Amino acid sequence: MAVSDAGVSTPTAVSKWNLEGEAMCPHRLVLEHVTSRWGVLVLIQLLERPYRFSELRRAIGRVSEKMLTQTLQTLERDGLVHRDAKPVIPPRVDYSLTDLGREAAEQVYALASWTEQRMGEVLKAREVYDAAKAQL
Amino acid sequence: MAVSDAGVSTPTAVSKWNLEGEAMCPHRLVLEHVTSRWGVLVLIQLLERPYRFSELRRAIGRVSEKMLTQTLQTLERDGLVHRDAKPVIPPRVDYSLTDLGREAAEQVYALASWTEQRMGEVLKAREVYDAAKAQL
DNA sequence: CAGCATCCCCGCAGATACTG
DNA sequence: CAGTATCTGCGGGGATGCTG
Repeated sequence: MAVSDAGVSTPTAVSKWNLEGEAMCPHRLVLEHVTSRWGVLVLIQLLERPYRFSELRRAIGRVSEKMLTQTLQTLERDGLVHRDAKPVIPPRVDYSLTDLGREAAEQVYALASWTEQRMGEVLKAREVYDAAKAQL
Repeated sequence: MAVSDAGVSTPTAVSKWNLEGEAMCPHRLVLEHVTSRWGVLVLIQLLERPYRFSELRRAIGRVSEKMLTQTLQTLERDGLVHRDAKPVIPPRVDYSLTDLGREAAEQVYALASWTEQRMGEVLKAREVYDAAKAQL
C-alpha cells in the first residue's frame, strides 16, 4: 500500500510543512486547531449532533469553559463549526459542524478510532520497550 | 455521508474519550503523540523513506534536537517507529516506520493533505468571520 | 554523529470573579 | 445560560554545554 492511498499523489504533495525560518505555514495551524486537545473532542462530539454550549461542556467532561469557548471560537473562525445564537432569555447557543467541519471531524474520528483499535498493540510495544530498557 | 464511512459503526464507538475525573484515558495519549507538533512531521517524513537522525532534523527544519529525540522516543515506545542503531563510529541511527506506524502516518498524512486542500476555504471563512467582528 | 543533562523562560491552561 | 476579564502557576520547549 502506497501513500497514494491516503488521498493525494505523493508525500511531497504536502508541500513545505517545514517552512525554514519565518512563521509556521498556515496549514500547520489549521491542523493544530483540529488536532488540539479539545478540538478533537469537540469535533467528534458534534459529529453525533448539534450541541448547546453547556451541554457540550458536560458531554466532553473535564473542560474549563474558557478552553471550550476558545476552542469553539477558533473552529468557528476556521469555518469548521457553526454558531447559532438565538436571541432569547436565557441565552441559547447551538453549535454544529459545517460541511467543511464534518470533513475534518470524520478524518479526526477515523484517527481516534484507529488509536482505540490499535491500543492493544501499542501497549504491547510499550511493554517490550520498557522491558528492554529495564534490563540494561 | 455518515459516520460509518469513517471506519467504525457509530460515534459512540469511540468510547469514553472523556473519562470523568482521574487520568486521561490511554487512547487520548496515543492520539496526542501522533498529532503532536513534531509527531505529525516525523510520521509524514518517514512515510517517504527511512531517515537518519540529523537527516531527519534537516528535513523537518526548525526542530531542536531535544524535541526530535523526545518525539522519536515516544513514537518508538508506542511501537510506531523503529530505531536501528548501527554499532559503528561515527554512530549511525536509522529511523523508519513500523507497520503500525505506517497506518498512523497514512491517517495523519490524509488529514494533513486535507488541511492543505481546504486551506482556501478556511481562509475565506476567516475573512468573513473577521469582517463580521470588525463592524460591530 | 547521536544523543543526554541542565537551566530558564514565557505562554497556555486552570481558577476565580463578573456581565448581558 | 453563555460568555468575558484578569491573575497566576507550571511545564513544554528552546538554548547551551557535555559525552561515547
